[in-house]
Amino acid sequence: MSKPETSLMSRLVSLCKRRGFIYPASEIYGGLNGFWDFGPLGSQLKNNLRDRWWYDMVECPPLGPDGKPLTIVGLDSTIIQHPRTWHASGHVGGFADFMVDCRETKLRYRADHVLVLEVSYEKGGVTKSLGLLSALEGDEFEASISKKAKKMVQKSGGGELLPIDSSKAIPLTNLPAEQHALVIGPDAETAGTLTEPRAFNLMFHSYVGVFQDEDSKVYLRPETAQGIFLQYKNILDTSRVKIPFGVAQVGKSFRNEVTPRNFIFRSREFEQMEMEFFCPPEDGMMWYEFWVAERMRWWESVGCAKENLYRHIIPENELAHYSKGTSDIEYRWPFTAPGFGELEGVAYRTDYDLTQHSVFSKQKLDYIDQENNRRYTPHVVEPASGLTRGVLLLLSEAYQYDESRPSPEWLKLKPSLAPIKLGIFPLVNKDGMPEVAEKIFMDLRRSFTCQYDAKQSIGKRYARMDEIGTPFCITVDGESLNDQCVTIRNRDTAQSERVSIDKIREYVAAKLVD
RNA sequence: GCGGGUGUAGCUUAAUGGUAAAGCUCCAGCCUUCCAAGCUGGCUACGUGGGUUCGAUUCCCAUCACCCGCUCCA
Repeated sequence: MSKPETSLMSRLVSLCKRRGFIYPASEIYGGLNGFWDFGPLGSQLKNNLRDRWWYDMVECPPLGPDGKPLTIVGLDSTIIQHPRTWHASGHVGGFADFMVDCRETKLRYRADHVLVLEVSYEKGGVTKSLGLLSALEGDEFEASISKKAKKMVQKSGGGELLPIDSSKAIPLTNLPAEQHALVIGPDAETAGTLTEPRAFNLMFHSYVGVFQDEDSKVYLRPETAQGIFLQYKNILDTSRVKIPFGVAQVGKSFRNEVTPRNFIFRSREFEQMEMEFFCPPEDGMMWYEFWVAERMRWWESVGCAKENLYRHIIPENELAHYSKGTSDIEYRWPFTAPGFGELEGVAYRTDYDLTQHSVFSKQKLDYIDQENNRRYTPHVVEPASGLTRGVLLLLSEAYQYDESRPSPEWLKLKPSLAPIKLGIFPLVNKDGMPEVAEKIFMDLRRSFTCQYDAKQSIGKRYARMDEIGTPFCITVDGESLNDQCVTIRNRDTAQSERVSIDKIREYVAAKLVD
C-alpha cells in the first residue's frame, strides 16, 4: 500500500467534496469560516450514525451491571433557552473569557490567568521599582517573576531584589485600565506589549422580539445538555422513569470558536449527541466507569479500531470544580496522529447542574425515592459526544489508499452505516440485462438504499461505488436471464459471489447486521 | 485574534499585462459480457472588491476562505 504525497487530511477533504459528503458552507459567496454543509452522501452518513446512536441509547439501551436494560428516554429541546439557563450553567461567565495578546511574543493568554505584581529592588539605600511584572498563575508564578526580576536588576546595574509577595499579585482583569500599558507580559521583556483584554464570548446571541436590548438577549445553545436539565422535572413527572435513568438528546450546538480548524473537527455550528444519566449520589463513580467503558465499546462497534481510541483521564487538578471525574475518549485523528484528540467527553458532574438550576429557578429539582423513603438531588454522569466529529471519525477510519486497486481511494465504511448499501448494474446495457436489473432495483429499493447505474463500463461503476463506500454491487449478466442468478461483488475483497435473485434481499440483510 | 503559507474548471496541474491550456472526473451518444478500456461531442475556472493601466488572471492594496503554529474545544 503506497501513499501519495499529499496529507491524509487534504485527500479526505478532497474526496468529501468530490463525492458530495461535505462542502464548505455558503461557498458561492466565498465561504464562511467555521461552517460546513453536509452533502447528499454526508447527510445520509451523518443520519445513519445519529440513528445508530439513538437506537443504542434510547430504543435499545445497553444492559446495566445487573443484566437488565437501562432506562433511557429521548428529548428534543429548543436551541434557544431562557437566558438564565446559561447564567446557571456557568456558560455566560465561563464562555466569556477575556484574552490578551502579546505583540512582542505573539502569545495569547487568558487575562484572568495573567497575574500582575509590582516588584522593587534596593540600590544604595534607595528603593526603586522594576515596574509591573506578570506571569501565569500557578506553582511556577513566584519562580517566573523572580527569574525575570533578577535579570532586570542585573541589566539596570545591580542591586538587592526585595522579597516577592505573590499574595499581592492581582489578575490582569482587576488591574485599572490606565495601568495596562505598564505591564510587562509574561514572556515579554518590555512593558506595554499586551493588548487590552478582549472578550471572547463563545456563545452566539440574538434577541427575542423586536426590541434589541439586554432584556431581550438570548443565546444559541453552546451544548445540548442544559435542555435536558431544564426538562428533568417534566420528564420525571410524566414518563414514569425511576432512578437510575438517562435522558438523551441529539441536536445542533453553536460556539463562536476563536479558531475553527481541521475541517469539521472544530466548527462553529456542530451537532452533539448527549445523554444525562441520573443516579443516586453514592453510585456516581460506578456509573461514570460504566459509561466510559460502554462508550468506548460503542465507538468500536461503529467501526473504530481499538488502537485508535484512547481514554484520557483528566487529572484531578484540571477537573472542573464540580466534577469528580472526567474522561475524554480520544481518537487518533489524521491531524493529531500519532497523538490523539477529543471525540467524546464522559463527565461525572455530581449534582452541580440540577443544584444550579434549582437555585436560579427556585424550583425543587430533587428526587423522591418512595421505596427507600429518601429524598435527594440526583448525581449525573454525562457522555457527550460530537456527531459531527463522529462523521469525521467514520471517514478517517474508513479511508483506504491502495494502488493495486483500480480505484486507489475507497471507503471501508461499516456496511450498516454506508450511505448507499447497494449498487445495481446490468453488465452491459442491452440484451435484456437492463430490464432485469431495473426490476431488481424496484424490488429492493424499499429495503435498502440502492443506486441503479448503467453508465460506462462495469469497472468504472464498481470504482465509483468503492469511493463512496458502497459495500455491495449487484451485476446482472448474460447468464442471469437463464439461471435467475446475479453476482454480488464485495467492496472489501473485490470478489464476486453468484446468488439467486430471490435470495438477494436475504443475503444483503444478513451482511448489514454488524 | 496574532504569525506563516496557499488561492486558475469537481480534482491535479499549465501558460500569459491583450480574458486562458491539458489530463482525470462529470454529462450526452456510440461501443463495451465483471473491475476507472475505446471513439465522438459537451458543460465547467483565474476566491471577492478596489487601485495602477488603453487593457489585469498576471502588478499593487484590501478582503474572504483554506492549511500550519499559538490559543480554544464536543
